Amino acid sequence: MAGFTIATWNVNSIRVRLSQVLDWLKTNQPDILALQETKVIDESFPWQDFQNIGYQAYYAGQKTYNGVAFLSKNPLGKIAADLPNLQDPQRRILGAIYKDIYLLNLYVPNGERVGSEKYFYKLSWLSRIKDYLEQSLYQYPKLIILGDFNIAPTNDDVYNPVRWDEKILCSTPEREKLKEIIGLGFYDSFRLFIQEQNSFSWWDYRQNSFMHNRGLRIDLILISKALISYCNSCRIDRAPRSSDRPSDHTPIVCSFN
DNA sequence: ATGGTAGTAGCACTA
Repeated sequence: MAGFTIATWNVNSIRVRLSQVLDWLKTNQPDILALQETKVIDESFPWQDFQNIGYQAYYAGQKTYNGVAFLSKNPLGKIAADLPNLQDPQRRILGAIYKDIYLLNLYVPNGERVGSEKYFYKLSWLSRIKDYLEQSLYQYPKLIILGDFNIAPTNDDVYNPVRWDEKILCSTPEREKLKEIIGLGFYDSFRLFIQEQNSFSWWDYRQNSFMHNRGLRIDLILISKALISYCNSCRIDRAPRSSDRPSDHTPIVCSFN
């Protein structure tokens, strides 16, 4: 298997962040970048701008909210914007095949607040994803799930665990759902390598959170066991979060032999 | 405990 690099980035509007994403691709040259929160209908996705710099675009969007995409140097196969057992009108999922690897780009529901209607939607959404993955692993033992999970896996992924205790993004039921998914046979690629303490992928726009590094690690690249021996690095690139008009998330980059 | 910022849309909603 020839080496490749894959990344994920919640851009919070592809229209606002277009030049930043183009610059980042030109500098970093990943083979594949998964985007979340593109916030455009498919007719408005700026695919031509990506094609101009050597990336094919695959996307599933809607008006105002959600929206996911893959940008890839090489053509991807078998694009799917929904799951057989989900049928969700919200555009939060994009599946694709790259080589012999199944890629699943996820924008997990935020959940708003523990106990809210959106919270229960988040939990049941995650259950359906888990059921689907359980089936898919037989067909595709090489599987990568990446995206905005809207869950900080452990307190090591939270700047202030006391303040976030049982709050949205950190509550026990959400973390249990994530654990169930990981328990199917996945690994949090970021934790396969030694990392600095207080490494985060999202910082709230308010209260100068980024300046104070008051963040959470909620963007993940999960890889199946069959890919472990190929994975040689995973890092968070904080640079885009320092740009003018940044997304509130920053990219995660994972490399394979 | 509350509200703070940003994007979309052009108000209130979502995050």
